[in-house]
Order: sequence, then structure tokens, then C-alpha cells
Amino acid sequence: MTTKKLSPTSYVLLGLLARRSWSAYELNIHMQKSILTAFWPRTESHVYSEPKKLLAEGLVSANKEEHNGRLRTVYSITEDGHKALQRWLTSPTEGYAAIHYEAMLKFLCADRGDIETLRKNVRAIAEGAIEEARLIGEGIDDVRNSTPINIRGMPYNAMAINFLLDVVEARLRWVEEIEAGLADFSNTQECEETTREGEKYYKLAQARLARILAKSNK
Amino acid sequence: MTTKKLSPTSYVLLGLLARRSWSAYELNIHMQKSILTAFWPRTESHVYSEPKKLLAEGLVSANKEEHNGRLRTVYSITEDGHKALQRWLTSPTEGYAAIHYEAMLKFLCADRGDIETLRKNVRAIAEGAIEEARLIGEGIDDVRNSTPINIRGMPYNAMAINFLLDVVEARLRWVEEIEAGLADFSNTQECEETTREGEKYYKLAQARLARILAKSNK
DNA sequence: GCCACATACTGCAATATGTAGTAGTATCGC
DNA sequence: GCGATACTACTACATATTGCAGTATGTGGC
Repeated sequence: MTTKKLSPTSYVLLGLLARRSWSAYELNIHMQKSILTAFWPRTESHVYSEPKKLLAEGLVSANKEEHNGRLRTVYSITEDGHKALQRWLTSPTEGYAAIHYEAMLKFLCADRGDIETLRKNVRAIAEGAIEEARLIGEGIDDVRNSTPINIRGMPYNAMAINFLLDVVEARLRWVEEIEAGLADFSNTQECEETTREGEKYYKLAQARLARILAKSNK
Repeated sequence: MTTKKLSPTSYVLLGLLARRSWSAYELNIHMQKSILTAFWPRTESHVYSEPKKLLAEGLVSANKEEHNGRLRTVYSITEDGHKALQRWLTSPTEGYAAIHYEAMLKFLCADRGDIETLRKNVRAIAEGAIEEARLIGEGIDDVRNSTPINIRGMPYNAMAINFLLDVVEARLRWVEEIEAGLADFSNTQECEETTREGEKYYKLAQARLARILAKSNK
């Protein structure tokens, strides 16, 4: 029935609508505040426009309801919507993660700036990670202080939060190591010295890779 | 002089052009094959169109050169370009990382599918991580087998690779833990049982958070 | 002499972001 | 009881980016 190829954005909204009916406004709040924003950040205007496409495809139905004296559009999933969601869930996914990380871009341009600038940027990475940890904490408090609306999904939500913490911890450990390594870098680095440092980290990476691949072949 | 606000994409290209002159074709190869693609993935058409904007802003100059009997456009950075790059490097960055991760979206919709589908999706996350590790390995081999063109940037490149490996390892550890936790999940889960599982992971997350924040306040 | 592959791009529709704006409703201080 | 401010519930639109298809020339192997 459905002809157009849907984006992951469509499916994630469909996934929410499979649990209950939501108004566009509620969908937006949830997309911006829940853990979804960590894995699939979308803008407000997009979260409002996307359900209209789902409606055109017949995957959801819409109707105006009165709420606190005001009208709002409430979307509900249709049978076709459920089917489309199942097709997505059971279709193969590649497990690639794309990390969009501006701070690391600056780090990779570090050879064009001075060492003090670089140290500041590395610090910013750690502070960003800590700030994210704080936000994750607030998210947990929100879930645990409100009445649970989706009990079946709770363990998965909590597991995903632990994933985010794994990444936060990885970042903090990385910064610690890099700050230690950077301690005796100077602006007037000699060529051989720089090469030696580079070699050290490449060799470390190769050793780690070997361990990862060996383990996965077991 | 420059009036328009540039995107990180502009700056990362400027960062490459600060090291030497590149043709658009070379810039594209590099953007798709180097570690940059892990932190700032951009499409081919974008990598071709972006230097034209830099040219319009006067941050680079362009000229046609013959190479292997064919013409190509070679870009070089200008004085203004160097200045713009320095402004970007020294401007404050927030250290937020956005992980665009479709596999995790499916995981978060897991309560709408059956447990077997979920297990497959978790497996896909691990396999994706291993595949990425393999690609990182190829990237290291490329760098180490070719003549180094940017010695000063090498240590930073190698450090960034170690960051990627941290994230790969974090993903693999997470999958291991989740697969163990999922082992005795069934499709016919009771409500209290599910709630208990959820609680367990939320509490774990809170304990980890407390550790992270305590350490950062020292 | 021809085919596959690498080089060196362009064009464009669909998708997504970022920013601003509109208009009604509830809440709180004074 | 009045105005200021915040929250609800969106829409509009310019710009940025992706995804995919297409074009055309040069090189190496058989």
C-alpha cells in the first residue's frame, strides 16, 4: 500500500504512536526531552511536519480534540501504520553509528593552532561530556518521578541510558589520557619528537584493534 | 570582511587547505576516507559545492591545473582564510556529541516487536561496531603505508583514532552486558518482572552518574 | 580495439535545520 | 482586576545537506 520510502524519523514517530495517541505538541516535547534526542535529534518544525506525511501515507489518522479550552491535533496509528512499523523493526539494520562531533574536528585541526588552544578544546570535550551526564540524570529523574506510561519499554529505555553513559565515560577517560600525553607537548615541537608521539598512539590503536578483532572471531 | 556565518564543514575544509592546496576531487576522497568521515560525515556533492562558497567569501582561491592530461580545480587558502580558521579554532565550542544511531532507535522501539527481533538488532549493533573497527584498521594501514604529508597533525590523528576505538569498545561491552541481561527475557514477560528489570538498569545508571559527577567536582 | 575502472565533476528533488512569528490560555504578582 | 510573563500549539520560510543519478575524459590490461 505504502509506496514511498520512509525515513527513520517517520518510524520513530510511528513507534511512539504505536504505544498511544499523541498530539503533535506532545510528540515534539518527547522528541526533544527523551533519550531519543541523543540518538536521533530532530528539530521542532520537522517533528510537526513529519506526521502530516504519515497521514498522507495512511499510516496514522488525525483528529482535532479540545484540551484545556484549546484545539489540538491528535494522531493515532492505523493498521497500515502497525504493519509498516513491524516491517521496519524486522528489516536488517547496519549498526553504524555516526558521531557528529564538532569539538573533535577542531582537535583534528590542532596542528594549525597553538598548544594552548588545543588544551582548551580538549577541556571543552570533558566539560561537554559532564554536562551531558547531568542532562541524562535529569532525564532519569523525569522518568522515575512521573507515572510510568510505557512499562514494557522501560527496561530498554534504561539500557539505552547506560549506553549513553558508556560513551560519556569513554570520552572522559580519553580526555584524561590525552591531557596526560599533552602535558609535555610544546609549541616548538621537533619533527622527530612529533613523529614519535604519533607512532606511539598508532601502535596503541593497532594493539587494541587486534584484541577487538581476535575476540570477535572466537 | 567575511559576513556570512560559516558551517563546521567550511572550517574543516579550510583546515585541510591550510596544510596544502587540494583539488576538489582530492578533498572529497580525503573527506570520505579519512577519520574525518567518522566525526563529520558529508556527502560528495557537498564536498564539491562547499569550496565554491569559500571562494565567494574570499577565503580560498581557485585555479585550473592540468594533471594527467586532465584539468582540475585546485583550491588554495588565502590570508583571510587563515584568519577565519584561527577565529574558529580559538572560538568556544560546546563539547556535545550527537550520535546518529538508527540501530538504537529500533532498540528503543523494542517493546513493539518480539524478543527475537530485538536480539537480532542487538547483534547487529555489535557487528556494526566490529565492522567499524575493521575500517579504522584499514585507515591506520593507509596512513602508515603512505609517505606522511602532515607530520605535525599525526599525533592528533592517532589520538582521535583511539577515541573511536574507545567508542567501539564501549559499544561491544554494552552489547555483551545487554545480551546477558536479555538471556532470560521472554515474550510473555509479566508486568512486575519488566518493571523490576527497568529499575535495575535505572539504578545502575544513577550510581554511575553519581560517580561521574563526584569525580568531576573534585 | 574495446572494456573496465579511475578521475573529475554537475544537477536536482527530497529532506532537514534554524529562526522567527502568531495567537490563544494559564498563572502570578501587586 | 490588571498587566506581565510563561506555556501551549502550532505555521512559514530561507537556507543547508543528502541521496542519487548522470556526464565525460583518461588509463591500463588483454
